[in-house]
Amino acid sequence: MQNNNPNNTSYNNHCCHTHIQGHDNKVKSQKSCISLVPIFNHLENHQMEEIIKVIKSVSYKKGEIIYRAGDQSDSLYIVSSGKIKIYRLSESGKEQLLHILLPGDFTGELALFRESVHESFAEAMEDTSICMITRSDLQKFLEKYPSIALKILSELSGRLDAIEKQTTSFATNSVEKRIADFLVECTKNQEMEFTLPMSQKDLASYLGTTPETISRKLSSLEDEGYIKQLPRRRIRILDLDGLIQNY
Amino acid sequence: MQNNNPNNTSYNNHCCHTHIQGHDNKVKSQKSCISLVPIFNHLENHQMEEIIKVIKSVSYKKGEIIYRAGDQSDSLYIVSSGKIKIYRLSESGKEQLLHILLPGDFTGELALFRESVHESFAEAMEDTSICMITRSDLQKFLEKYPSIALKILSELSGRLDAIEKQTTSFATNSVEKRIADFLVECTKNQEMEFTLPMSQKDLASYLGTTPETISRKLSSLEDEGYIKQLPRRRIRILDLDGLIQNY
DNA sequence: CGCTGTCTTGAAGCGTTTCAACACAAGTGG
DNA sequence: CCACTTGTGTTGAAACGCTTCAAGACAGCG
Repeated sequence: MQNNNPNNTSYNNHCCHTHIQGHDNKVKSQKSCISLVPIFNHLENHQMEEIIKVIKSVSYKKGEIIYRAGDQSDSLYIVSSGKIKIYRLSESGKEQLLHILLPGDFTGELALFRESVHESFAEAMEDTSICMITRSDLQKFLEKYPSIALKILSELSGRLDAIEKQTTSFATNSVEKRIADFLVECTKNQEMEFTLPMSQKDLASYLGTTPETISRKLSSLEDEGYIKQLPRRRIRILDLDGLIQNY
Repeated sequence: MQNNNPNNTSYNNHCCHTHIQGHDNKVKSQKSCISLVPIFNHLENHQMEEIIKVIKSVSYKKGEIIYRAGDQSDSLYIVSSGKIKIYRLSESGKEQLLHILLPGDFTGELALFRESVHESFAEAMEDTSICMITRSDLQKFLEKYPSIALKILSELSGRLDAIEKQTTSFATNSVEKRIADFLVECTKNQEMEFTLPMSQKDLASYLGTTPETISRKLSSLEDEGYIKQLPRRRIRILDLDGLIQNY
């Protein structure tokens, strides 16, 4: 229960992360995968070993689909290295980006704990390797080590909070405000200068607008002196307080 | 794990429920409160008894606030009878209705499993009684009966799914489509004629629009022959397939 | 180097909001 | 029980924010 440390089991902030995973990607063992995720890394070494025995490691190339809405599933997926985008399609066929998973994040919980089919799509944004643990294996460990269940509960409540916040933002804020919020969010773990974590096209999909509007709003924020756009998707925040207050 | 029955641990559909809770509200014991909720009602009788010993029952009058954003919390709240609305305020002060809890639903999980303060508001929409179980008591039971954790995991994943769907709807659909979807959803458990589960003002807040727009769109749906508006917030669906297909 | 996808910019159009005024219903107190 | 008050729903007209379409500039990748 406890655990009020937001870093502990939280989703990585999708925004503007430093690419921790380095050139030693291929060196990474399955062990690192388990020790990486907050839901398992509090366990004793021998307990982790036990889990490592049953996990399966799979690699995906950039652009490959890991699962689709409607796919049967019985595994939890943990990102070991790389970057995965999770999105939904509305009935009209429009894509909406829900989140970007970074190393240590997991997905597949819906299929695990409720339905047996996915409701969303998962696609590798770059070459990515993931660890999989099957439903029945996970269930064994949940019963054996109830602390894992508590970690997952904490993680899911956190996601619930995050997405409720996002829904409220969609329902009550202008596109301009949502973009400003996103930029402010990007400065949370980082410096005042950072690389946008995704293309403007994806950002548009994430914020529920169009690439044209993203481009225009970024330009107008630049005109007003709040930010400076640099090459290679880099952005420098010039007036953070102004950004926060005026939008 | 198992449990693919969507009815089992799902949020009550907010929409258009029959008021099951009758004139015998006051007769309801704390026992009914526990046996009512999917997260506990699979337990043996003697296990439920154990839980009943530690729960606290509280009543609220219509309009009373059960908790506010920022409030400290260490309890899980289970609705025993009545109706509670959960909403958030955006920074700009706009209210967004997130869901309506009916008997058997619970809330407070965020404060329980993660932060210690609420991010949303809970307000009694009518005279309501709830059962509370404290964090430390709940934790004991989670360890003693891991199946409870699995039920809660299932419930939370289901909510995650529902709210992701809602977010996608905000991001990709017109207001008209969202209203049409809502009406279609209302017919899921009910007849083709039902009472709107909330005022148009609240519905507007729930769907991220204004009361004026709700009123106009309902009128235009009526003009086009899809629905008929009746007194006392009742609606009759005349052409369900049309509603589904044309929006 | 050239191709393909991403970003930019303009102009027109549309859906939704906003404000205001009024009708109507529900709840309260004399 | 009616009059009064308060809140909810309706309707119109104007304004606004965002999308759409189209065309061109630019960057990244094979």
